[in-house]
Amino acid sequence: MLELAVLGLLSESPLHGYELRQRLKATLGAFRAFSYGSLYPTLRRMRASGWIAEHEGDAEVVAGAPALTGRRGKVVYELTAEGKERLAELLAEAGPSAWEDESFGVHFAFFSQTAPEVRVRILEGRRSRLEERREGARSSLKRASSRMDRYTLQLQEHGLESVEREVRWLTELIETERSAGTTPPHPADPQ
Amino acid sequence: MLELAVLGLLSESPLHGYELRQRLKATLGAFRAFSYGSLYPTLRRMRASGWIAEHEGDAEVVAGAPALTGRRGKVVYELTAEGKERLAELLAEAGPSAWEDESFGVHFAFFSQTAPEVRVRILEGRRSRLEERREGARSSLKRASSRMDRYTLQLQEHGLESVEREVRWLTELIETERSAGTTPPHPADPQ
DNA sequence: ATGCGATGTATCGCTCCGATACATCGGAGC
DNA sequence: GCTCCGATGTATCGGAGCGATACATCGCAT
Repeated sequence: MLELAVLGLLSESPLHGYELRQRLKATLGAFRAFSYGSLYPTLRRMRASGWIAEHEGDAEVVAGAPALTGRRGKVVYELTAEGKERLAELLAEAGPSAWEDESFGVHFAFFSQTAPEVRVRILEGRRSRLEERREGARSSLKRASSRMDRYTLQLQEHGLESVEREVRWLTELIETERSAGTTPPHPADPQ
Repeated sequence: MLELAVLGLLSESPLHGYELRQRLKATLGAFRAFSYGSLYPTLRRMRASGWIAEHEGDAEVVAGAPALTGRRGKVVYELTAEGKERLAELLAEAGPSAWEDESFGVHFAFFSQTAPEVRVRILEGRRSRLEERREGARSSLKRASSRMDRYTLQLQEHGLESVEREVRWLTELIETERSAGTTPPHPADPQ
């Protein structure tokens, strides 16, 4: 997952670790954080795989500053050609690995780089996944709500409403996606 | 986390692994799953710590069924005295470890076994946590929404609304909690 | 009888998190 | 000028939890 996120972000511009983390937080928001404890090892792994290259991006020593103090410069990462291929490959995936809880947000965040058919497939996959969960929650509530204590019940209901809300959201997105795909060569940017 | 969930469930009745997993799904619903890959190791660990004891619970031989075949019986776990103490200890915790994303649901699910003051502290802690996140999301939206593509924007907005929704939910719960407390000629305690 | 889905216990490799460590930089306040 | 502090910046370690997988039994439908 982190791999996709990193590839996606670096495809916009080269970044160093810290910036990457900031962008991750800003882009994925509430859905996923990704700590340095996974970021740095992932960058290392991706470098070893050849998806990214690092270059000493210290830059800005301005003029004469000798920098004799072995100050460590920022390590800036950028996509390699293989990395771009890898990104395309990951963005083309339209299976469960794209619509499960942990991964959906990341895939969605890079939808503008994703093929329209793939977008719809992922949105629909995500929706069915949530519909299953919704039905499970509903029948669980019907079956056992009398045996549940107040708090368990509250938790179940809140969870169910969250799922219902997300299903509605997805349905809207799918409709937008469909109508944008078929009708207009001229996107007057609805909404 | 799993440890608390297991202790909480076993405090209601002894269960074997498979049942435990079912109850976990039913109780925590959408919030948390917990796979066997963590359940069994956790049970082992808890057994080693002395919180739980396992007893050969083949049970259900109904009437005369001999069951001579060395069939492996279910392994039924039950709380020990130390386990009950441990549960009480965990339920009394009212710090960040109780209101972070991963843990809040589990703590909430066992609120009926939790002291009323602790319940309120946890709900409030959770709410401030989410309020921070909400402010972060809001300022991020204000600051950068023009630079975001359509999908990133959608994701941010959906995330923000989810957080706002959960804050409202928590506020209701806190109010209910306070008014149910019947003890409160003494609100005191700002923050 | 045969196979199939639910029940049941268990492990392995992996990703990711939280805590921690350490170093530099720019500015605020003394 | 000096010192502290929070933001920037890179990095590791231990542990929790997940998904896949394996294997065996049970009851039921075909």
